[in-house]
Amino acid sequence: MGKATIDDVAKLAGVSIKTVSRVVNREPNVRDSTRENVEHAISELNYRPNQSARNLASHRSRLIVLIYDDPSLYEVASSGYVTRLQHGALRACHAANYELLIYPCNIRSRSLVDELRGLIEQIRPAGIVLAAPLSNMKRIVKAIESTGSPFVQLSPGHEDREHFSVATNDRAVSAEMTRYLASLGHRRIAFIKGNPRHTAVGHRFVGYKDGLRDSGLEYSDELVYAGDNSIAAGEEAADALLSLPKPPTAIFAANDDMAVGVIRAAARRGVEIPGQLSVAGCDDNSLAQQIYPALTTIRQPLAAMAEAAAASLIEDVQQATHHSGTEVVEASIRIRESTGAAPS
Amino acid sequence: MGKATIDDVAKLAGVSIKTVSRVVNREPNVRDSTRENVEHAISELNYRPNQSARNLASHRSRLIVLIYDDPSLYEVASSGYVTRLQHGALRACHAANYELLIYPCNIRSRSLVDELRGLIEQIRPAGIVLAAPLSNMKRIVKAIESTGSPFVQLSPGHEDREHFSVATNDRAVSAEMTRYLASLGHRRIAFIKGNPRHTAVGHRFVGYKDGLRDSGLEYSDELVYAGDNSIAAGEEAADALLSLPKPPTAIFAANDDMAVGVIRAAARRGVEIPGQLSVAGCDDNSLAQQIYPALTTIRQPLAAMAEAAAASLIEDVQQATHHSGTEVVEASIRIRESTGAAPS
DNA sequence: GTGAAAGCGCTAACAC
DNA sequence: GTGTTAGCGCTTTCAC
Repeated sequence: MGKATIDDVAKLAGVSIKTVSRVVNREPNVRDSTRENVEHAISELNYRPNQSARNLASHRSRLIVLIYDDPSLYEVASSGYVTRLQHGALRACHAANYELLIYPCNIRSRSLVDELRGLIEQIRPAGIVLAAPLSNMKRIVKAIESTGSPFVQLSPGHEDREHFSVATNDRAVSAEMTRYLASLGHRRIAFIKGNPRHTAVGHRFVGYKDGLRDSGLEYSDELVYAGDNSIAAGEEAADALLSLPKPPTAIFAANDDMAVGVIRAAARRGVEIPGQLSVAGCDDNSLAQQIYPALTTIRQPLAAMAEAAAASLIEDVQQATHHSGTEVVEASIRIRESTGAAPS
Repeated sequence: MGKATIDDVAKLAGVSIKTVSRVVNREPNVRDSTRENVEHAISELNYRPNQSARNLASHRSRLIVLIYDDPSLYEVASSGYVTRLQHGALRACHAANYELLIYPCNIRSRSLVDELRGLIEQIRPAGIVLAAPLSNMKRIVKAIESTGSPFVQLSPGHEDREHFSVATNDRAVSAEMTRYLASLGHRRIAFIKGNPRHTAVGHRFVGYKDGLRDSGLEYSDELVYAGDNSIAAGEEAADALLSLPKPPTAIFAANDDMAVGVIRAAARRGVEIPGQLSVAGCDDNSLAQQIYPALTTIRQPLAAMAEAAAASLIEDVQQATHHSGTEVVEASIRIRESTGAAPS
């Protein structure tokens, strides 16, 4: 029926409602026999605590809100970014019997701050997971902070000792990718930079330079092209780079969409991949695996990051603790078909 | 501060809390001057009604739950199906100041029925949107029905006069696609059937036959291949069909992933698209637009369907009405690069 | 049109 | 260990 209340359970078990509450919330100070008694009554009546009543009485809900910039406002197709965030957050939520509310929003909306504040004040979530690039917008972070709701910033792209954030080792793994390309014999490795709004993406460029240095290769501005993270930008960059007097033999793009653009441009020009050109991306989005040739890329641990974020939030609520600083979830390289030995 | 309560507003406006409640809930029987008065106090105090309190008192929440089979359990990459459902549902929710809770689940889980019942009884959502293929699983529908929460079935694949569902005109539009291929001069049009679990997908096969008939073409079992909706299945089917003594000049797949498989197999065999072979899909998923050549396909109005579903649910709550029967949202054909005139 | 009172089903604070 | 008593901030019912 789902209509049984805590009173019904208390009556059936012959205890007070407070004891039932203790059992339901796994609080200590209940004799084992009493606990069993109550648990029996609960399953007998098929009792489910009413979340609204709990929320009202405890001043918080069992809801985690995942806030992210709505990609469908820019992208024709889904890149899987959001899905993976959701998946990770859901894993943490369901493990703790919490639920996930999603809130895609328009980063460019003037009223976004008020909108988010309104949302949070009405819902009073147990915690908020704020995905990049929202997580590095000061006014957004400030607004959320002002509500008093616990929150985590995902890949904020900068150190923030005051708050809690979950990030990945972008720079280190980009260096690793660069070294991997160098180890294949490539000596002219180009880089396509991404949209500067995603601060974290900036680390990749730094990592690229680290990797060159580590491999004893010289950095050259000529081999760096700035894109805006789109497939079209990748095509444009590839056209420019491949038209160079001494074109690169490998192109490392700061995200997968641009790498896909490179592959497209190469196909159009009849440049063989990986025979004549190696291509590497970053993100491991859905396209990376589906395109031909499959893209060598850096696997962003998005799900793991979102899971860590949500889990920390829930832990803080339950243990009355407070996470702070930055938790790093490590990314890894996925070597697929788009990279190979440099042409001799 | 978000700490203002209805009492504070009432005090400031010099009215009773009931009047404030009336204004907030847009109930009638409030004098205009009083209403303005209250509204002023509300914005003065930046008052936001506490959802938990509302839910508790009114026995329902402002939450819509979107329940779907979790594709990440099968797919490596996201197809965009889920994103589009979410997008549509969110549009309806936010328009009415409702929020969306997502609940991907495992269709094969033995305990799914209990899991869903538990979820619903705890959350007491205003309504539930049940996506295919869950929407055509009797035990799931029965379980949800038993909770008493209003729900909508998305593309249940069968008539159900008793409940409310939102569907698309799969059969008619598949016939249209077939006629379109015939109009390009194709006379041997193959069809790749999909996974029978998605009942709605079965309609596409019927539509294909309709289309053949409409175009004066003869149906042949030889030109029909059964797949399981995966890219690999499409490749397999294409290999079989293109090895026929008299191969088809057009292949219509019951979903995009299989159509993509066909394109891949064709590329491998050096068969030109659309020069030597036309390929059409169904769904318009993200791959369809990104693959080269871009796929001619049927655009499933997933977002519009989910939006219609959520909007109806909310309308029912607010107007105390009850939708039933089937609402049809029309699909349409997207002609892109993968189809062209039949080879002469 | 407006208001007073009585809960909704829980948790929190404290008493026992 | 366990129970009692107050609320949490709203909506509902019904009186005026």
